[in-house]
Amino acid sequence: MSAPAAVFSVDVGPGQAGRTAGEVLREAGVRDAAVARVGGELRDLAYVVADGDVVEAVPYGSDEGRAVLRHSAAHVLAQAVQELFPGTRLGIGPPVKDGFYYDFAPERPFTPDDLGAIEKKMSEIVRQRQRFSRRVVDEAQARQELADEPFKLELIGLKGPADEASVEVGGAELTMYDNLRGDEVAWKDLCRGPHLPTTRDIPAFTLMRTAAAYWRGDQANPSLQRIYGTAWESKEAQKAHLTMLEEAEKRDHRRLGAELDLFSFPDEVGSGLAVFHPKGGVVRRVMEDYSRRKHEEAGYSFVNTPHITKGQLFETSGHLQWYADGIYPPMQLDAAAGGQGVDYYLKPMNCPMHNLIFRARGRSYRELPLRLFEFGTVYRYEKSGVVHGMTRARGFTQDDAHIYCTRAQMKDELTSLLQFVLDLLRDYGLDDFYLELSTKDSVKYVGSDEAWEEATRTLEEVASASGLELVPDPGGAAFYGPKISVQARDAIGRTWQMSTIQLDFNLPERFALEYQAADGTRQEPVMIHRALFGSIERFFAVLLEHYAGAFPAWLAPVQVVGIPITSEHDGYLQNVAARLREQGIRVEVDTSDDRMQKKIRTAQKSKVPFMLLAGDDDVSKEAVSFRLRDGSQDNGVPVDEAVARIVQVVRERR
RNA sequence: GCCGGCGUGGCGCAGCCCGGUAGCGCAACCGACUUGUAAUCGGUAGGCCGUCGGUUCGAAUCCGACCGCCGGCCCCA
Repeated sequence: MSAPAAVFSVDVGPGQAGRTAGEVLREAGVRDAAVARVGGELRDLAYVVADGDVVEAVPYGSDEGRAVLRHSAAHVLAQAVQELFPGTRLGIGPPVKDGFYYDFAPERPFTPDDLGAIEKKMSEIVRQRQRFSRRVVDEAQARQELADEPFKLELIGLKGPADEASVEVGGAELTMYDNLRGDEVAWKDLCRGPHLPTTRDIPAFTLMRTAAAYWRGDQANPSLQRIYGTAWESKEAQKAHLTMLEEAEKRDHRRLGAELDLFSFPDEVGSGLAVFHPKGGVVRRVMEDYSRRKHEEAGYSFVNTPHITKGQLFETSGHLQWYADGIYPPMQLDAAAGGQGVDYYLKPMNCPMHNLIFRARGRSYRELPLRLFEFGTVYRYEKSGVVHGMTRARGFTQDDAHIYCTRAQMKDELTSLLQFVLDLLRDYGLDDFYLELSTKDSVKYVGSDEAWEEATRTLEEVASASGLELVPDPGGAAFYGPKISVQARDAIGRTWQMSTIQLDFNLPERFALEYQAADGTRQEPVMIHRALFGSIERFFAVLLEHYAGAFPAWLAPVQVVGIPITSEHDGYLQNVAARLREQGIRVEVDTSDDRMQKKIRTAQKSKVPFMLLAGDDDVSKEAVSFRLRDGSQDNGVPVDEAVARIVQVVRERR
């Protein structure tokens, strides 16, 4: 993200000891330093250096520099809030990705209007050029100074490895930062630092939004009011960030879904439950068709399973014990006759059903690896506050497969699987990936250590062999096995978790899965869960945002729109359209009463890849004129050639 | 689930603070126009103001509950 020009480092020589890090850097000609690194530690520029120290500049635009300036901005925020709303208690205020926040316990929640007033007050504080001044205190002193700040007192008590408190009390000693307006202490906060020299040194900041957050992230704790802001090393950098956010908003799949008439979430159906309109339906079908074809080629067997099941199945799998919260409440059947009745559940996962297919008869080592694939629709009772368009729905369809293989086959299977996954994602237009390897939690796990070790090592080898960046996620595995997940970056640099490849040491045992080996013994198969899209809905949303609605021609709901110059040319274009339709192209001719210019605008807004225009000039030459989405034109193209050109682009999935 | 914001024709919004017969743009429909690369003109129709309840002579407007959406938090098997 950041690109510091160069790292300046200065050796402190005789005669320089006793000066500040800032002075040393300035004398060396360094201008861009938010803070300094001295002996490996980040320090205020006011830090007094010693003979032999090496002082390194930390530029504003570096990740560390940004974190410092954002943290300083958070202090200014807290100061502004306490000036405007005396009696507001402080939580914590760390820098985060792209900004900062500060948590408060105000006497009443903040309103959007408050945000403007707070921002104005912050600007005042910035203009006053208040100095951030560090001071070491002992615990008794800190407790006395913070007697009115119960949350801060709690942090002093923690002062250990508590992560979320690290910006306040992370160091070996307790420190306070005073904001000095001249000699007067305008405000102070318990803080590890470091900070910019003065409030005036914050180059650009703005407040974003308010939100609620639990104290120390725990639902059992009081709820605080959080204010989010962003701050950058320059006005330009901030502007670029805000522009990116606007762009993200424009390509929000919920917005594009409505604008392009792809899908909707009718209130009458329920929260988190999408319906696909004809245009969205086409895109979805094409996505599925291609995936099916690739799965066929890769040796998958296609299965189908019901949406509901008796509870017994999820007793066996364990889902009812562990994940009851995520399952829709049961429908009780057959209770009227006075019997106990039977509970039926909507399935939250497909794997138990697939296990039943595996177990339906004796299995031989000769049929392994057995790969069972299904576009399986599942329902999960997501909490009302987390439902989010198509990326977090309550009903969705997974491109789900379960692979049963021997331990000896595991490595080859995982290797080809990862390749399969990446190739397929690339076919849909995503090409910037990294992998995440989630490994065993130290306490929550089933299966033998030896099995975990072998599986983890295998996953790691397979992942490394792919040549992609591999990010470790220690302790991130589900209790039943380690996994690799594929993260993809989209067109505007956001990352999405796409595919997961997960080993399972739990279900084969719970379902007593076995196959007969060559030596006649019965063995437990290795089970691999894998989904490439994750869910079709979510993948749809990711692609929609990635392409900002302008799907490549092979996926576009309408691939070609014919635009007659006058209504006299309708018939001519209908004939051209018929020829395209014969080739399987999705084409429409706009024969509405609108003028040609308006039709172009309409087609442009619906992001159709090809517009074909025809007027007298084209008709006389047996030709059409192209207009593409980027506004470029290619006029007078013979109809035969135009058809061939479009067909080729679609066939090549461009 | 928690905190805050919001809910007005298909979509985007105004009206709400200061109760008194619901308005604009786009889309739709009808008509005229027949025009070479992002909005032709004119007309028509469409809303029990999310739902239920309360206050009031009278509620889109004030109050409450519920449903839904948005932003975060927690969660994401």
